Amino acid sequence: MLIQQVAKKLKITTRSIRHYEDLGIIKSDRLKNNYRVYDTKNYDKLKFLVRAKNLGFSLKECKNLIKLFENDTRQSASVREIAKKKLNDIKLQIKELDNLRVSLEWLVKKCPGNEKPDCPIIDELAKD
Amino acid sequence: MLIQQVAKKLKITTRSIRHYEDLGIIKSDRLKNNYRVYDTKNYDKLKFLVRAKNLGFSLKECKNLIKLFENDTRQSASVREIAKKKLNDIKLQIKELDNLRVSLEWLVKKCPGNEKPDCPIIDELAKD
DNA sequence: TATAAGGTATACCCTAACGTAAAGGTCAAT
DNA sequence: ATTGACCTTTACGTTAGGGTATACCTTATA
Repeated sequence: MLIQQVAKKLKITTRSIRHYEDLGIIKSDRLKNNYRVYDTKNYDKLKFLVRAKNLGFSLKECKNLIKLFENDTRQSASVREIAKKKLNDIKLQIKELDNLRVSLEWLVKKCPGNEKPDCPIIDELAKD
Repeated sequence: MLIQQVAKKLKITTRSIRHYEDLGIIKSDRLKNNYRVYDTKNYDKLKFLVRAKNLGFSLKECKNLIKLFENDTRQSASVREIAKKKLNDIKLQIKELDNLRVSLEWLVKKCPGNEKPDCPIIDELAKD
């Protein structure tokens, strides 16, 4: 498969694919005219990467997951640890965002939103 | 106040303060030796900025909020609109993160996390 | 056969919000 | 006079690509 076809199938841009290759995460073979071609192995590796990304892993983390994916002597504990850490990160992010949500919800509720300048949101940010 | 003291009071780094100045969001006066000094007005403006940041607004959004803060003929509707948009953004982010959380939680639960290579997380990412 | 359209290549600049040096000036105290 | 703790500016690194420019390759049509 050529790059455009791969991109379409995985619903990403060709730019992303080339970027992943630049970072050394995936590889491609080349035709005589230097076009990238993807065999099953390289395609599957990229597919794995895209799925991991969609689960919230950074490219660096994806790289490590791919290493484990390709390592037959891996220990599932290593994989679980990475996933658990990411899970904790995400839980923390959610907590922080939820605090912001509560604060903003309160401010938006209190603000009249009319043509006058008086605004509890501004007051809150400027207070003391 | 000198920059370090301001940074300590607002619990941010001097780097951030200089960065905000580089972006033209805040200003500072200078001593003869070129050190930055902050009078009440500049300090309060920075404090406003820090609070807005802590509420999740980007520097660009903070800049707009400061403009409204300093505009006596503002309409509270303008402020409310910015806050409401941010609130929606945050709600959306939370939703997306929560989907990831559910997926990861399920995978982490299914993975034995032992010394053997078999791992449902890897299987899930590599399937098809 | 010439030309236009469209896919492909490399390569450089841009984003957000700073972190992290590098290299040097200033100030108070020892 | 020297140390150490401030301060200054300049500038590259970070994340995950997007955008744009330039140029080559391939194919279809006039």
